[in-house]
Amino acid sequence: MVVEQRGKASLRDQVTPINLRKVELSCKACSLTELCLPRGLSKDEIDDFNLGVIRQDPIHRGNQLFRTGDNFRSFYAVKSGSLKVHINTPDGGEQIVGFHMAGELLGLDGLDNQHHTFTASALETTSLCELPFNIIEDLCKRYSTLYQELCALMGREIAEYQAMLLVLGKRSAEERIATFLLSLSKRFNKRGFSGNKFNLSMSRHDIANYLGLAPETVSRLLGRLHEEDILTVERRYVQIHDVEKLHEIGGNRSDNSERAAASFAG
Amino acid sequence: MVVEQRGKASLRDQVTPINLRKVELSCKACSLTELCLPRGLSKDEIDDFNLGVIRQDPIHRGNQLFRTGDNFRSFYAVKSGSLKVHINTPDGGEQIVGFHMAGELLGLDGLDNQHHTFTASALETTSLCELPFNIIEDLCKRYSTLYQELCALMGREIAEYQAMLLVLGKRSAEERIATFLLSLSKRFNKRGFSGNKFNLSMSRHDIANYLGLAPETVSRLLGRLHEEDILTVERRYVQIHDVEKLHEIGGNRSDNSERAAASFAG
DNA sequence: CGCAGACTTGATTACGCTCAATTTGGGTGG
DNA sequence: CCACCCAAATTGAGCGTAATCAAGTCTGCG
Repeated sequence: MVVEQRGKASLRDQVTPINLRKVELSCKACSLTELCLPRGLSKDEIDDFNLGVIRQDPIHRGNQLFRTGDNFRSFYAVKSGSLKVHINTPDGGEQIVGFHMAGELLGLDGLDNQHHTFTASALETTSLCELPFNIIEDLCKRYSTLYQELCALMGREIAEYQAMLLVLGKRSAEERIATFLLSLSKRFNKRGFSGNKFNLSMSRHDIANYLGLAPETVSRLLGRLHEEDILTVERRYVQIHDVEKLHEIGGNRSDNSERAAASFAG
Repeated sequence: MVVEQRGKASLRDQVTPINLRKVELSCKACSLTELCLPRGLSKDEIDDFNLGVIRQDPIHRGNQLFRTGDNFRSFYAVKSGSLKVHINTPDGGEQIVGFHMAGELLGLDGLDNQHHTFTASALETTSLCELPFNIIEDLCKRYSTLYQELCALMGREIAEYQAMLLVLGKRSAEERIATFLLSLSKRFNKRGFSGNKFNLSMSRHDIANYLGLAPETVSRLLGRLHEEDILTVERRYVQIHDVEKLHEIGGNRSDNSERAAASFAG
């Protein structure tokens, strides 16, 4: 068996107690307000929201924020860094169901039965805000904007998973890679970073796992995209040169089940 | 729950306006109360809830409940029958992202941006309750039980999609079919029907589309399971003989290091 | 009775996995 | 500073699963 997860990883995977020491930084001052949950609240309302937020010291690569089965207490907003969300199987394997970058919320998977379905592990040094659910719940009753925002957020999460279903169900390996890179690019863009040049915080192994491919395939296809001058990959550093072509490759090709050829008639 | 389908598909696929004539049936009298949104409400609260529900005449096979881009107004609870939720691509193709059976809610995909991401089409004659979102929203403020139920529902939907990601990302064709059948079986069971004998309301084509396979593969694998006496398939009628073995095939195999556990849905 | 659509079955092809051998780069210690 | 080690990534060869292409069968219905 393979299990290269072992080794150093087994040490990193240990849970470290989260340090709850407050860091001096208010929601109002946070650069991610526009992306985060309090989006749409008035200044006073944000102050109110702010009181409920627990700010944590950064967690380091491999540390776990919560694990499958943990009691669900809080959402978490990523301030910086990134995490992967996954299931660990008893035998040491894992299945990654998503990555969360700065400005993104996680922990919604606990809403179902008050326990987390998944495990969240930091891919790099990562800062988070903890948003206790009981507080969010209270605030929702007072501020319907917040309630709507939360609903929208869940709706968006659902829509994203459904989109991913599409990718995994119908797309070729090359299309998956392209779609994945475009998704990252878009997300980096959204929070003010370059969408054309960025570092992948996850390994090829993680990408492959997430996309339902073998790591070798990921490597090969990245190589091919590089050869075709669509992008440049140097280890974790990616530069996208031809977004258009990448879009074409990963893009919204009609599915193959209906053999209907795309009509030119508008 | 038999409802054989017949008629001409080309005619059936047309959209018919939904008839909103109220049918005399209260939530309290409904056999699905225990599965539906008002679950957990007191009798009086259910009465209150009941007032907001719009009951519709059944819709027929191929009719669409809502379409991609439609304004989001309501959730829908399936009273009987079933629907598929899918995206239509411009050229006539489609991607199915889920099936909804009696006792299940749909329409959550509209929460994101007040428009439906997906189209919902009846697979057979199907009765529904419409739950206008603004009314649900109001009720949520008054009855925190309902609010929690709604959150749990969304959480469950998210968890289900994530589970499906797993299936599509990592499972072989045979594992997908087995998992699919088991999921149906479980859902039939949950609402009091036999989980061992049931009719598929969807075509092989739909199953294939949903599972990311070719229709031929679905057919072949069902045939194989039949040969191996694990089940009997006669067109749409399925009898499962050996649930255990089916579980083995689709389920949590531990002999393969990277295979992840698929069904954890409680 | 014959047609249409859904389904099944068979033959062939190809995409991506597996196995295996290197290469690269980061980290560590001499 | 270099040698060494280990993990991550790349590259190559061969294979297997499921898609594709192509008949052929079954069923309901006009």
